[in-house]
Amino acid sequence: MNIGEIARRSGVSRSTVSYALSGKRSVSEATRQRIQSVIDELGYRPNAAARALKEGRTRTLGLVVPPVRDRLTFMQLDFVASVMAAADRADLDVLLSPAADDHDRSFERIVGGRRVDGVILMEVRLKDPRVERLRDMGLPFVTIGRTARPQDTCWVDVDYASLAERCANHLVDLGHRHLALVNRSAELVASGYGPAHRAREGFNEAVARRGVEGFEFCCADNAAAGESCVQEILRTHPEVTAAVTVNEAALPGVQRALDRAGLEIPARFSVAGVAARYWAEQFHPELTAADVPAADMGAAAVEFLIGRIAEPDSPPPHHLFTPPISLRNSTGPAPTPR
Amino acid sequence: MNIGEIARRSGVSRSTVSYALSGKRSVSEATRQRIQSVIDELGYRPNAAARALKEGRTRTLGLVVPPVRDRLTFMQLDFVASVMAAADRADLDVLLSPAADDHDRSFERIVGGRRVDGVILMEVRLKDPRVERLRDMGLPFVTIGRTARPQDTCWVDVDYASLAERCANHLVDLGHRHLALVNRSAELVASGYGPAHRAREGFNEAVARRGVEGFEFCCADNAAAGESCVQEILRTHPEVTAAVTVNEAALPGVQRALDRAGLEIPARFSVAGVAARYWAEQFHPELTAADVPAADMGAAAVEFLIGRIAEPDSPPPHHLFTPPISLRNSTGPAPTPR
DNA sequence: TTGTAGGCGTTATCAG
DNA sequence: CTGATAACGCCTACAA
Repeated sequence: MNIGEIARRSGVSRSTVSYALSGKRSVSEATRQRIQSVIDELGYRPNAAARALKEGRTRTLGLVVPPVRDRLTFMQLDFVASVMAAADRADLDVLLSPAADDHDRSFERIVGGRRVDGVILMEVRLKDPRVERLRDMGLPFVTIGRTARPQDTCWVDVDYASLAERCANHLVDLGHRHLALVNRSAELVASGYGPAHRAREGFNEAVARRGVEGFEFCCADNAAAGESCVQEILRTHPEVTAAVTVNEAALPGVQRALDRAGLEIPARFSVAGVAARYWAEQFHPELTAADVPAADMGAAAVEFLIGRIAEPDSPPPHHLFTPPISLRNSTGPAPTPR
Repeated sequence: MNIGEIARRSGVSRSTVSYALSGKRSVSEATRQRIQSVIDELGYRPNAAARALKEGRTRTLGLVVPPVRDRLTFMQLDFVASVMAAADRADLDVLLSPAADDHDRSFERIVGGRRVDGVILMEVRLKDPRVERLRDMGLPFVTIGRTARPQDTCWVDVDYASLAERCANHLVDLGHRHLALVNRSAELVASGYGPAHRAREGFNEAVARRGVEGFEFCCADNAAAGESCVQEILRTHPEVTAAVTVNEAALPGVQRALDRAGLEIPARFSVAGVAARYWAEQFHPELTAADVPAADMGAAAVEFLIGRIAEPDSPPPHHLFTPPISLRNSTGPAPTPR
């Protein structure tokens, strides 16, 4: 079923069918309706590949997600969902690529084969070969997170430095003098993952400025790691009475370790952090946390990307999200030593 | 950068470049290497749209996921991840569509525009308009879950009936005489969602055969609903000592409600069910459950789909997964009444 | 208001 | 072993 068939059955030329569909030149109401009824009857839809070839654009966005061996966090999942929703609103399709670097086959297929008009890159690292590749290709892209040189790329990000700092300040205000930071995994830190680095900076900044003690712990993105991380904190630094966490996937384990140690929250131990709202509400009592606005970020990323596809040479916009810290029930005054 | 440019710079014709790349006819080693070096230098990759137009296939699979307003469960997420991994292994791309019915724009774009060679349909309902549409279009597809007439479609599914039945039997064997079923949401049941219907059937079957009492409760897919569902069970049927659950997202709430009611697991209350392994291990104590093999299912679905794309007229294969119930620590002998 | 024709980048058939 | 050429289905400049 192609445009020629529709033209034949409507008794007009192919161009008339095309114009009737696109509205780019006027078509008499009579022929227009005749064409439309043939189209409806046969269920014709223009072939996407032919259209892409002719127009030089695919009406498709690439979404590069972290490789699948690690489960996506809820935050990432919310982000994917909101990108899909925003793309759908703009009548754009989303092609998924699980790629950690620019040599991954799916990345190569999508970028090299020009299967997409633009790319959203999740979990970008401070120095990221995928960014170089996209720039070389001249393919519009938006990163989630900043590279080390953010001034000339288009990005959206969460201000982990300021959020970690504010969480730490909040705990110090409550009288805590010995804080732990539950950061992301050591591998992520080593690979130059921005949020982990910036969370560390913000935490250290607050700790130094307020003159209290702070200890950083890296923790893999799962409950079991969260549990052993907290156990290690309690063992090596029993004086710690509060933790800042930027590792939402570890939260159930953090909870379990504190429960098992008999440390009531917040009476004996306070926790504050950055997390998807889901995890914050899953915590018990609910977690005082900056709720990462993944849905807004996804929508913003798509909007930015559409803008860059339209005007590749315009200055790249970016937006740093600094969501408010929602005061819930997991933080309280430091326990008085007995 | 196109094949003509490569041909020009290599001093050969476009067809020779094409054949050098595909290997579909022999090319002398000398010219082959010359071509390859030009390709490497310029970073040429065939344009996917042109190739799709010419070959009549897109090398892309469509993955229709449940609409994004409801968060994907871990089971669904595992499934998506495994589909992506399997597709990547076969050098196929994955186009995502969040579509609940056949009129959703993204479904229409993907299916109508022939953007994919085949479709994997998640969360299929007993009567599903998307299935009709795909059949009408003659587009190969695999469903996750069965329709009411499964004999002539290709599918993979979990045998919820048998698993619910076996969970119930296990609990009866332990001496429980009053069981509850924590099913999926009432809306899902009303919309003809197969797993919910079949879980009900299996549960009822076991209860009837064993001569014990069983009560079914519908429960939305989230922790809060799980909590109030268990509260309702305890309030309306205090004689219930055990539950079968097929609602993994409700598990944290089930746990919390039992904790708050002071019902120790498994001493005072037993729980068994079907869940992604993640949730089973998240439960405390770990949940006796059939671990849904989402990863295997995703791989099987992709394999089936590739087969159907290759031979659309072959009899449609299907596979019913019946994973073993892993005995963990959430089930025990019925408490003796006091 | 409508029709004709060329070309987007590939692959594959037919000649040589 | 290689080259010219037609087609895939669509859009649009040009012509009527």
